Amino acid sequence: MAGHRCCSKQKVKKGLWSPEEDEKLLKHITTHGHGSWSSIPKLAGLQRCGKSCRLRWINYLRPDLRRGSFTEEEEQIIIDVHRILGNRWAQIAKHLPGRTDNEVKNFWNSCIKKKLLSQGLDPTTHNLIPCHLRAPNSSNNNKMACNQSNIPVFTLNSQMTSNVPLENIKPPLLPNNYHSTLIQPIPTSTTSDYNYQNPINNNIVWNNNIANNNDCCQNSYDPTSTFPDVISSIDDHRRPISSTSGFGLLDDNYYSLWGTTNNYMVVEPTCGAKDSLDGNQQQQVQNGKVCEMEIEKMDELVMGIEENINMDSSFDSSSFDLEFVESTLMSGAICARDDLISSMDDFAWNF
DNA sequence: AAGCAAACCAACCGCTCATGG
DNA sequence: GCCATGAGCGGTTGGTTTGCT
Repeated sequence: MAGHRCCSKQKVKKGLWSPEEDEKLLKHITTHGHGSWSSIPKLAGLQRCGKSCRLRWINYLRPDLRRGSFTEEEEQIIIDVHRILGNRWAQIAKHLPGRTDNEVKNFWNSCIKKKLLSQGLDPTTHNLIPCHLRAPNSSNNNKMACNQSNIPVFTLNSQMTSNVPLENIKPPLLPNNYHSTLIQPIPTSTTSDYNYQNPINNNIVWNNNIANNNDCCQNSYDPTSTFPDVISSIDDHRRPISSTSGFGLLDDNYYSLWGTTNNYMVVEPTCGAKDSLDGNQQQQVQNGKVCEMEIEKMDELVMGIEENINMDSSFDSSSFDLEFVESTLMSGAICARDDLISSMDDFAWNF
């Protein structure tokens, strides 16, 4: 490379910035604003490329930058937003005031990525990694993780693990087209037989084998439909939750199960399931009502899911580690407190 | 203390997109 | 419509720091 267009005519310095250079740039921008970046080096008396000046300002000199290591809260936000937006670091960084895209990216690559991998989660899809594809030294040997390969899962984020007033819990933030990932094709005999659409990067949208052989899947796929606003209107029907950790799974009837560790769990049909509901149930969905089920039925449901997702024969149901699933494995849908979610309200709609 | 590898992070590179002539 | 330019973004590189043997 001969250099950037903006600085190809002049000799530019590369590498780390000296304190003197920082001072010059800071002083110039503070006084005059940055204006045209390409003219900055000359005006500020720097032997740097305009692009380099811009980067230095954005990533280091900006006065509103937040210093120090990422908090757990920030980490969770990154994970949650990344699940929806993918590697859109700039978009993700917008939800973390004072953090730069570069910083978020570095943090992701050096820390979060490894953490997810160690939990048996694919950092790209946030789905559980099939056993046979995992690194042999993976620290996670949880059987649930091994056997639920590629099942999209939901989680309540870390803020939910503390006692949060129910009224402050917001529904998962799902973009209009996000339902496509909620349409979980029924796994067939081999893992490779099912795929689903990632609405963000438009990777594999459909698995023909499943689409051709499963009317339910086929019928449930409606790109024009929107995710039913069910969760946001269940307050009247959900008991207060003293311990708000929870989990969700998609079974093959496209039900999203929202569980709590208290006395109740919520079962809500996703859009894909609507067609299979009877009139009364559809009306309930339409009205934003949900079914409440006693927690005793959770085992039955979980076992049903196990069967439906063709669990490995070695799976021992007694080893279903709900606590582990709740606290560690689930990634995905986002719930958050009002005071933490404000800046995220629109993130899912902006891609 | 020395050597090495891993982790971290600032900066660079190349690309896309928007804008204006 | 075409081209030049600038801004912004994501991927990658390479220097520095840290931890381990």
